Amino acid sequence: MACLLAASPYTFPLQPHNLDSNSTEKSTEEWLFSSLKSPKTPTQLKTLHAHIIKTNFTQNDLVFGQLLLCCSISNSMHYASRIFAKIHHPKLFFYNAMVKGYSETGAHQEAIQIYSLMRSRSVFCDSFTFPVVLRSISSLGMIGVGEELHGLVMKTGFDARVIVQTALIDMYCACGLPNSARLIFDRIPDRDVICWNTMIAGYIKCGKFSKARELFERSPVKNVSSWNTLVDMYCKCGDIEIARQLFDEMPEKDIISWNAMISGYAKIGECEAARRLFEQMPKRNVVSWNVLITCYVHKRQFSDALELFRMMQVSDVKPNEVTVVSVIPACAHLGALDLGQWIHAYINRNRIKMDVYVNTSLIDMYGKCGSVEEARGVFDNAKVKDTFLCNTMIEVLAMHGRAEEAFGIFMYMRSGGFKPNDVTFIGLLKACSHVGMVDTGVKYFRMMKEEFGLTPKVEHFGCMVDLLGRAGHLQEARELIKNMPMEPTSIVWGALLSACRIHGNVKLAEEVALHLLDLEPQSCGNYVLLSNIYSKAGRFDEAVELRKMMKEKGVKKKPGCSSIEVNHVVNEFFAGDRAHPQCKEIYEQLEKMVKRLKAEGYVPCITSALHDVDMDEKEQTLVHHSEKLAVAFGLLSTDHRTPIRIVKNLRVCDDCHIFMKMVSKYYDRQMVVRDCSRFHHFSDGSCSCSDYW
DNA sequence: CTAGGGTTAG
Repeated sequence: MACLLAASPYTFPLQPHNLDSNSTEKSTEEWLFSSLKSPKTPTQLKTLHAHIIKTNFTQNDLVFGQLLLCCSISNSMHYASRIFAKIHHPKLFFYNAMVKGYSETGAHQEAIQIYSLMRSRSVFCDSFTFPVVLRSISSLGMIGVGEELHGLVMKTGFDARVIVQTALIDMYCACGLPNSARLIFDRIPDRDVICWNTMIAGYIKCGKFSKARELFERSPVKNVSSWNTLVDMYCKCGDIEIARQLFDEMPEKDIISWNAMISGYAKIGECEAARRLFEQMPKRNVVSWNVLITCYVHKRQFSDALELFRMMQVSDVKPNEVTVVSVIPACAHLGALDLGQWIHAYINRNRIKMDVYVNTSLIDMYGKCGSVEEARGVFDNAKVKDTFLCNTMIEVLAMHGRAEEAFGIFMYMRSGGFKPNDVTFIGLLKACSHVGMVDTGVKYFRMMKEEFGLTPKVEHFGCMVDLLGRAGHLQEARELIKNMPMEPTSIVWGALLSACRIHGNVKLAEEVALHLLDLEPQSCGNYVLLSNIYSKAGRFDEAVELRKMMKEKGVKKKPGCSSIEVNHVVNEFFAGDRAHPQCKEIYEQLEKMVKRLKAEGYVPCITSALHDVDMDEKEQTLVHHSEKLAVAFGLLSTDHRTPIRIVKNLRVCDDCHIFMKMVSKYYDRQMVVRDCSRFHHFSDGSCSCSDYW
C-alpha cells in the first residue's frame, strides 16, 4: 500500500509569469489561443482574461469564445457566466461557447437558459447551436422545448443538415418517442453511419431491442461503433453470451469494444472473466481500469480494488474523477481513513475534478471512517450540491448521533431547492432513532407523506420500528408491523429483536425470533441475538438449546472481523486469529491488558459468549474477539495521541463494549469503533452511544 | 452513435 505514495508530480504548463512575454501581438494571439485549450486554475483564467481585454482581443470572437470554453474545461462555468453577463452584445460564437460549456459540464438547465436568451434576443442559432442544445434537451427530457426547436429547425432551413437531423433523432429517442425519431430518420436522403447508429442506439434507449437489431442488420454502413452499440445492448439486457458471440465475430475491435465487453462481465459480477479480458486487451485506457475497479468494489473485494488502483498508478494511465469515485467507497467500507485522506490529497495534487460525485463519495468515506468534521468540511466546500450529496451528509450525521445538525441539512435542502426524496427521510429517521427523538421521527414520517407526497417504503417502516423500539415503545413497534401495508422483511423484525435485547423483553423476542428464523433460517445473527437475550436474562439452558439448534440446521456463525489501519495498511483480525505477522506480540499485549484492567475492576461478561463450553474457555473466546486483537495491535503500533479507529463487521458485544470503555480510561486513548450499524466514540471510560445500541 | 462514477432501515 505504501506504493500509493509514489504519485507522479503534475506541473502546470502555463505559469502566470509567462504572460508577460514581449512577443508581438500576432504571435501572442496564436499563443493565447492555443494556451486556452488546456484547463487553467481560477487565477490563471483571471490573468488570461485581463490579458485578452488589455490587448483588445475582445474584437476577435475566436479568442474570446475560446476563453469561455476554457472556463468550462477548467470547471469554472460560474466565472464564464460572470464574463458573459458583462458583454452587452455577445456574438453568436459567445452564445455557442456558453451553451457548449454548460452542456459539457452537465449544466443542462443553464444551457437551455442561454438558448432561451438567444431566442428572446432574436439571435439566430446556427447548425452548431442546435445539436448542442438538443443534447441538453435530451438529458432533461424536455420534449416541449425539443418540439419547438424542431419547428424552428425546419423554418430556418437547417433541416437539410444530417448532423442536426441526427441530433433530433437522438432527442426524440431520449424523450421516449422512438416513432417520431423514426419518421425523421426515414425522410433523410443522405444517411451516414452516425445517423444509422443514432437510430439504433435510440431504439435501445427505449428498450426496443429487436427493432435495434433489425436496423443493425439492414444498415449498409456498419462501422466499429455499430458493433459496439450492439455488444453493449446485449450486455445491458443480460444476454452476455450473445454479446460475447458478437464481440468475437466483429470484423475489427477498438478499445471501446473491449471496454464494453469487460463492462458486460463487470455488470453481472464476473470479476474473473472481466479481469481475463482486461489482461488480454492490447491497450487499456482510464475507462478499462475504472470498469475493473468498480467491479471489485461491487463484489465487495475492497482490498483487490485498492490493489488495482495501486497498479494503475504505476501504469501509463492517469486516474480521473471516475476512478476516485470508484476507489473511495472501498476506503469507506474498510474504514481506511488514512488512505481516504491520502486519496483526497491526491485529487487536489493531480487536479482531478471535484465534481458532485467525488464530493458525495468523500463525505460518505469520511463519515464511515469516523471523521464527521472532515465530512462536513467537504460538504461546506462543495461548489455544486444536489439531493444525493445532502442525503449523504444527513446519513453521516445520523450515523454519528448528531441529529440536530442532520435536521439543519434538511432545512438547508428545503431553502436551497433540493428536492428531498425517500432516502432523505431514511437519514432523518435514522438520526431520530439514534438519539431517541420519537416525536420528531413521527413528525418526519408524516411529513414525507403529507408534504412531499412520498409513499413510505418498507425501509421507512424499518426505521420507525427501530425508533419506537429503541425508545422502549415495544408494543407500538409491534403494532406498526401489524399495520404495515407491505410484508415486513427480516430487517424490520431484526430492528424489533434488537429493541427487545436493549429492553430485556424475552417474551416478545421469542415471538419476533419465530418470524425471523422462518424468514432467514440460515442467518446466524438472529440466533446470536436471541441467545444473548436469553443469557442476559439468566436463562442459560435456552441459550444452549439455541446453540444446538444452530448446529442441527447447519448454521455457521459468521466470523467476527475487525480491521485497523496503520501506516496506510489495513490490518484485518478474525476472532482467535493467528495469521498476523506480529501475532505473538499482539497476544502478549492483550494478556497484559486484561490483567491490568482486571486489577481495575474489569469482570469479563461471559454472557456474551455463545459457545457451549466451560467458563474458562468462554473467557478465552471473549478475550480473543477480533476487536480486542485490533485494539491490542493499535496500542502496540501507534503513537499515544493517535485515536484508534476500528471497523467491525458485526455488532460489538457487551463484553467488548465494557472492555473498550476501560481501555479508553486506563490507557488514556480515544477510540472510534464502527460496528455494523453505528459508531462508538470511546473516551475516558464512556461511550458516545450511552450504552444504548 | 458506442465503454466507467455517488446516498438507503436491524
